[in-house]
Amino acid sequence: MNKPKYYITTAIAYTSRKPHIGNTYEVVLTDAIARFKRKIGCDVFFLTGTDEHGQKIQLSAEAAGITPKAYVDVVAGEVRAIWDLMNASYDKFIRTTDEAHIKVVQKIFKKLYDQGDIYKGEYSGQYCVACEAFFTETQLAGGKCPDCGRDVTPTKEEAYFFQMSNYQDRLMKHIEAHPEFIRPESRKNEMVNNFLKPGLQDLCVSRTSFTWGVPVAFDPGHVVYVWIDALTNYISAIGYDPDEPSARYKKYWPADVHIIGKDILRFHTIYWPIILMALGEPLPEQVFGHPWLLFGAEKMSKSTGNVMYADDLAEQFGVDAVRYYVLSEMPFAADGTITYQTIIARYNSELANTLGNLVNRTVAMVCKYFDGVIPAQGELQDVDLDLIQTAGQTVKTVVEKMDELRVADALEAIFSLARRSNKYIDETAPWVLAKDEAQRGRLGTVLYNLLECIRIIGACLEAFMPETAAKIARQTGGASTDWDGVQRFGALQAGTRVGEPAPLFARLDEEKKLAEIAAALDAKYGGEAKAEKPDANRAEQPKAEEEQQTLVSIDDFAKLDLRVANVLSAERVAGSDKLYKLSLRVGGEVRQVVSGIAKHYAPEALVGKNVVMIANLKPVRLRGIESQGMILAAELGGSLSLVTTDEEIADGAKVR
RNA sequence: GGCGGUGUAGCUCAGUUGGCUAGAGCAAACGGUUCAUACCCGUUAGGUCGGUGGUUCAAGUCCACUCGCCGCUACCA
Repeated sequence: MNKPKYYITTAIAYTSRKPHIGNTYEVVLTDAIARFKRKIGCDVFFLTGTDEHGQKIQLSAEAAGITPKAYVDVVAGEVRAIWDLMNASYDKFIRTTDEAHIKVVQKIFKKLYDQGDIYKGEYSGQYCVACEAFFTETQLAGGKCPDCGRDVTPTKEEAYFFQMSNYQDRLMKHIEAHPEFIRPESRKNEMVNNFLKPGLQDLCVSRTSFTWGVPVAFDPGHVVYVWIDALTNYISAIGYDPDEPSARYKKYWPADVHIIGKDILRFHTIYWPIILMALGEPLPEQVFGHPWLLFGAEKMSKSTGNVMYADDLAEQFGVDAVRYYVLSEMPFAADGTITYQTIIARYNSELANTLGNLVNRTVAMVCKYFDGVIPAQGELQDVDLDLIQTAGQTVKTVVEKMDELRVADALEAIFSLARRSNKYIDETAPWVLAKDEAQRGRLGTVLYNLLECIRIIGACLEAFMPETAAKIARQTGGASTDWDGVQRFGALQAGTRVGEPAPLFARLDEEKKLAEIAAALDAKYGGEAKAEKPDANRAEQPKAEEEQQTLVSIDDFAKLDLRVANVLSAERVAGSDKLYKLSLRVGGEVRQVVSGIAKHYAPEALVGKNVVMIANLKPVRLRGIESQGMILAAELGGSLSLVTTDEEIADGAKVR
């Protein structure tokens, strides 16, 4: 009666565009865990939803000529439709535009401000609109946003800050005392070494540069920035309130696990716990940063045109096959890959051959030899006991693996039992037994054991492939799949009838299927989505592709203004062991360039040298000193040599 | 540059606190079988366990150095 509670969440999906299969993976993964925990008797609450505020959305909406709310309504609808299509069994779908959520965010913000964790200050830096992030000069990549490569604009605004450093020591102690808090382990190290040890910066938690967000209640010009808005969904969704938290909140919080992408681990393992500490609430038991699903060798991204969508895949392969693929393909800590070819290969060998055929041949034999009536189990032989023991062990392994969130390993254990069962058929050769009336009892025992294995496989599979599990249950005669019965070999009732045998997964012809997919995608997306078509060359000849990508036209090269420059002076930059501040004469002009060659050249060796510089590189500040270009040097294995001119030539000369 | 991870059969990966002839799945070859979705079962991998040098009776498994990838981060032009 007293079920242990289990609260599990996904990250909320950002509603700037329809989620691709990589985003969808997270929901499927979380769903599998949630379903499994329910199956074994936990009182599960599974939360997912959408993150709907921010400047990017505001701009997208403006571009589309609609209000931000209208915009996010559409995308949130798409998100939810895909989650539903994939059979995500969430208990609640929260949207950060929900009234209740907004109220809680405002209350939290006020509370943190009143108690002094948040103070008002000023933020200045280079701002990237697309990424909604500020960068320091030194973080920029070639003067552009280091994340997306777009232009940034210098921006200064009044803002509220959260004093993170106040909680740093407490968080550090918590992480040390709870080794399971951050998973996988290597991620924990990254967080501790890169952020906690060096010391936390105060976090900017409001914006004035856009309006699409939760207004700060006591300072309406400000909008609550993503951290406090989005992260608090985990508690607002279940009824947190600083004054009077709901019964549901008291029951479920703290979360047992937050399932998130590895890219947002920092927010969930540093900022979020600190926010909770400031609120005086307990921290989540665990944060799991799952790896990414890559398209071939590449990160999936709309801009590179290699996106796959869950609905398109489901249309081609069926929902369960897609669920199976992403769940089984993702190792615990390393990125997984997806291509049409690999899906087809796994589909055929595992779903159609190993699993589907096992069910089909077994049920067919029961029909053929026993008129569809499940025979009774008789005396057991060694082969039987070995099989039964494997089945029992499989169930235990699945539970253990799921406890560790090793979903792919759990699935592998189940399929391993399916393979063992196929082997059992070979060992017992029912078609031989069937020819001998004296062996009828033995034949019945063999088929009974097989049906039991299939029942157990089906029940274990329920969390991963719910539709397939239901089909298996139907074909094995609607046998109960409750967890008690799963743990007991022999729970199946003899004398009842099996269902009609029907293949669970039809085998696919790779060539034909690829052509079908290409046609379907072409019909749906037309010419604009050429790159989304399955392309064997793409996955199998990455080299050729790389070479193509690195080829530039003469026009690209012409964009660079390369000049001969003469070094007038070189001095070390204070506080840096590798930077020089150089003065260069370029024609009639003197340029200041900061260059990281101090370990390779003495200052006096540089003066008077001709070097080659990029004269039209966007200036940046390095170590607080403006650098108006860069000089070229060849580098290999730690040694470095400046590019210079073969014969004397006046500085300012163009290099091409 | 710092920190962390990783490098094992053609491919994807397992390999506990060091100890049998280093394993699994897929692919391939050969053989068997026919209940079944041309499916299933068996046999077959002469793998320098990235490299070098150590510790040890014994090392993918520990230590040092080294090379290649990947991640996070930075004073990387």
